Amino acid sequence: MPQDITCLIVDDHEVVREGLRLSLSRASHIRVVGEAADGASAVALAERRRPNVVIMDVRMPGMDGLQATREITEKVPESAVLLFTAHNERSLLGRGLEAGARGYILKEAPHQTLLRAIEKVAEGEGYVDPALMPSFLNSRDKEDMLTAREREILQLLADGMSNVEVAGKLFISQETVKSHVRHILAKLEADTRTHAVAIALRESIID
Amino acid sequence: MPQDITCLIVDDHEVVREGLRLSLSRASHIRVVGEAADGASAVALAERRRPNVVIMDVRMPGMDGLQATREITEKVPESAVLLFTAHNERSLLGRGLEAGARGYILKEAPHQTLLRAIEKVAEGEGYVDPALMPSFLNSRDKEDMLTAREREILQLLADGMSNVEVAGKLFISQETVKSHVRHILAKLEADTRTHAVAIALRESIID
DNA sequence: GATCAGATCCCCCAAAAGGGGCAGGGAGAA
DNA sequence: TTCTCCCTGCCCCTTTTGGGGGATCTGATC
Repeated sequence: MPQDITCLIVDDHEVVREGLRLSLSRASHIRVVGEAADGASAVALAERRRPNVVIMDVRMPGMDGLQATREITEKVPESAVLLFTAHNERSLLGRGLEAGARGYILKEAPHQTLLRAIEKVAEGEGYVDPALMPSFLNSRDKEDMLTAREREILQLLADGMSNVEVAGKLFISQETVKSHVRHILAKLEADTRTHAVAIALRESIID
Repeated sequence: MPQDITCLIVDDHEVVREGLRLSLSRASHIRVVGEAADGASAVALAERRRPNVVIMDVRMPGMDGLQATREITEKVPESAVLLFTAHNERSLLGRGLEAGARGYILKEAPHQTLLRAIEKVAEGEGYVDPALMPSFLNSRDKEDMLTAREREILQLLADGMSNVEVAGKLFISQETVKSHVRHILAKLEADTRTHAVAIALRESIID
């Protein structure tokens, strides 16, 4: 190994940043070069420090981890983003990889696993937590089958809108909305729109 | 201070436990006497070690933090439970205190605040994160207005059941279900059952 | 240029949901 | 006891939803 792997830590929870710093301090070839508590400062810091790896929480107030990932992979292509998230958000994996993340690891992972993931993505390889593999295709089946328009409509349903209201908001006909809703129900294997919204919220397809 | 405050750490995320351990190691009068990654082992450990304070995450696989809190306050009354959770779960505050927790602090709190909270609850006082105070009455208004029966029905709606299905499941008439649903909508200020379920999921009234 | 997916719109129809009012019975509090 | 809250049930009615069949148009992909 010619030189240290430089890391940027991004998480809105103080305690998680502390835990990461401690875990990483045990690995002599990894150096933490910065910390951020939200997406916007993460992007700014990444541009200045240009770390090898950005360890990024997905859920954050303000700019979320996915948007920050998009901006970092665009502005600082040499930085590899490793998404670091809780296990109930596994369906974010698909969108995370689309956003340009090179790895995805769960917060419950032991720290040896975390170190291996950091090394992998620093070397330019991908890393996905093995625990996610079984549910991967499952939730991808669910989420990716939804088109952008369908997700948009599902989001409005979650705000309590009727088909007519959605139609008004999106400047389309009520019949079109019904069409979309029917497709959403079929794809999510939901019985009713209420069920579909519950599934989507639980899988973090919408929020 | 006559002697150290003994602490038990309960969180399913390795990295959070590490961060807590690090934070607490900086305070000379606090000693960590155990760690658990789920509710069941937390209860078992609390019974054996009888710590002054149990720092407890709310969301955990298996037995959750609220149930673990109930069991610990019953079996080990000398241990004070300090709930330690992420900010999107603030509506759990009400149920947490009902479960017997003596304190509630957010994961994003700086560690000085955490230390103060630990000292407070160890002395037998209560502690609630100041950041929660504004939204406290708000979300309690929402959640507590729902009766147990209404929450039960709301939960079934989230699983996609129709009024008829709910009626069958609960051995009551469909008209009764409609009555309950009407009350739920009014109390949550929701336009549709879908909206109500979305609100309830976001506020962790159901899951 | 043919094919395909996505978005848009239309028809029909049965079922479900929502809104209103009303009322008895039981449990617990004032 | 009286009073109130909750659960239960029923009536009326309108609106919404869900399921089925279509159709056209666009843009991308091959």
